[in-house]
Amino acid sequence: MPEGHTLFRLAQDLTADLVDGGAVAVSSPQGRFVDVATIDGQPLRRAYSIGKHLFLEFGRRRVHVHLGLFGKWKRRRLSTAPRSSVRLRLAAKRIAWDLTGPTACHVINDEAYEALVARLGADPLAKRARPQKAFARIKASRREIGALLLDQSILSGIGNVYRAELLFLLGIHPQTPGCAMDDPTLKALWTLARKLLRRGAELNRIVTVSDDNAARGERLHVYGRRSCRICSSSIRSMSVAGRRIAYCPSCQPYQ
DNA sequence: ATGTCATGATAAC
DNA sequence: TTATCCTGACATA
Repeated sequence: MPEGHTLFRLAQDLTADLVDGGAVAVSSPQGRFVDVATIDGQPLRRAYSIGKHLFLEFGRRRVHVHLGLFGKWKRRRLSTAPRSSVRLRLAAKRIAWDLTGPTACHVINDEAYEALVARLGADPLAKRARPQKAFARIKASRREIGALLLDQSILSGIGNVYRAELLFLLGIHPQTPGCAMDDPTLKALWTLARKLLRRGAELNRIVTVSDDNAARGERLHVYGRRSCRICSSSIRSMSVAGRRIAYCPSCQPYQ
């Protein structure tokens, strides 16, 4: 689940349920969120995401959550007892949000927060994101575009599914070096990333096919597929930056 | 009951 | 590059 769209949507949903809703009851059934006492009973002032990071502001404290690969938030009725793996439960009124399996969940101080944000690249979901620096870094790099897209210090929020879908839709081979990308291509990449992640946040899932095809239950072009929906070639996969990426050898020729 | 895999990131080699 | 952390769903036995 968790690429940038997931965190953006989560921030919206947590805001709707908990911000301006008075005191939030904070607990850690699992016991591994150690800062319960400093947060419990305070109102949630703001919830927002940057890339794949989620930030929750309680008073002057800020909680940093990163879901990693397995992390999940689930919205429950307050009457539902949390399972023992719940790292963090936020509850107000009749609603509880349960967090399990995060890579990070802790109070973060201003200094660490600033350092973290400083090493995140432009987020396609941010209102006034300026991708110029990302473009410059991509153009200056000989690394593969498939690796650059996963580098959160260049662009933040794109994960393994979006990188595969973006490269497919733009007809770019995953191993194309960043320095081979021209400005129109990078602009198209950014525009498409914004569009797809925005749609992902709206639908709360990644959908890259047309509305018509989505209505038939389809969602993706290459990720997890066996044959290309455009040319029916066999989809291939390779490892780029340590993760598998699917691509169509015919729609995404090298060079 | 056990094994496998996953939309992530980092530390260590 | 590999190892490691984080969990749960699903397949296989």
